[in-house]
Amino acid sequence: MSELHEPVLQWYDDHARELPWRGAGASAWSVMVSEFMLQQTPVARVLPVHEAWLRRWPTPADLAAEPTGEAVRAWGRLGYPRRALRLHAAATVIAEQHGNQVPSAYADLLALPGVGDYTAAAIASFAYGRRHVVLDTNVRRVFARAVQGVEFPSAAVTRAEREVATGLLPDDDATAATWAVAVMELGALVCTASNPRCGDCPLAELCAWRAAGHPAYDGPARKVQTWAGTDRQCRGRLLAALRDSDGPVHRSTLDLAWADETQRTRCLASLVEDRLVVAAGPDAYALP
DNA sequence: AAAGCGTGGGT
DNA sequence: TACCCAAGCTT
Repeated sequence: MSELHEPVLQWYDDHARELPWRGAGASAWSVMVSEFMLQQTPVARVLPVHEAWLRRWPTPADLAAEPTGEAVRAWGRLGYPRRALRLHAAATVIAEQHGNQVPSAYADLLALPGVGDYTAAAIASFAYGRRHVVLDTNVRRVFARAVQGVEFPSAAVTRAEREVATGLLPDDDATAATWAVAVMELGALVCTASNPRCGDCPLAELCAWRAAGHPAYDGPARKVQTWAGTDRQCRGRLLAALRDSDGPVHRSTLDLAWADETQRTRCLASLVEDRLVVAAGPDAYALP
């Protein structure tokens, strides 16, 4: 046992949020849906959509039985709507190849559309209590500070970083699974990217970054996504117009959603290419 | 391996 | 007001 374990586990016991995808009553499917939705989207915005999703589609097969466009529509404004298609595709694989049960093995999870290293480890750990290194942005930041003594982790996961996380993983499955969610929660609530609440941190006395006097980040500039005028914004506008309509949308309506014709045409084509939109006649488009 | 992919709340 | 940034994945 590392000396970091007890303070973090105790803190989690006292401060963990009650979330619908946590706890004994949550199905593995509920956990999986939450993990897809939480990929780059904050908890507060996921909560209502997750609830509606689980009520409408209680199992993977229920979702798989519907057109992909229904998933895109129900995804609402969570952002990155390709995740809705991937969740639908993953549900289809689970329904057809896994007996409608979310797999528990990391390798089976990793093979699903939209599931990468983090999500596979998270589902195996949170839904099934398996022992896995769960490395998300929160965990990486906590370890960067507490262990490595720097404010932020590197852009990409390093070998050393993974070794630190592996070395800190408790030996038994149940404790490892609690540890994983506890470190994540600590990063989400206390060891935040900006304005960390070190006064409330159970690791304050053990934190290398704090011991070093909170040195400022001196690595390469972290990339900031531009937004205004990008294809992402244009695609978002076009897809919103389709979501907001019950049926096919005429080209003239999409023209109103984005003024620049060249960009609008390019983005519409890319949405079709991505299978987020389908042509519905010569001058109309719809959700698939 | 770096860029592309949405959205909205917080500061 | 402009950033910053949030449980990543894919190509």
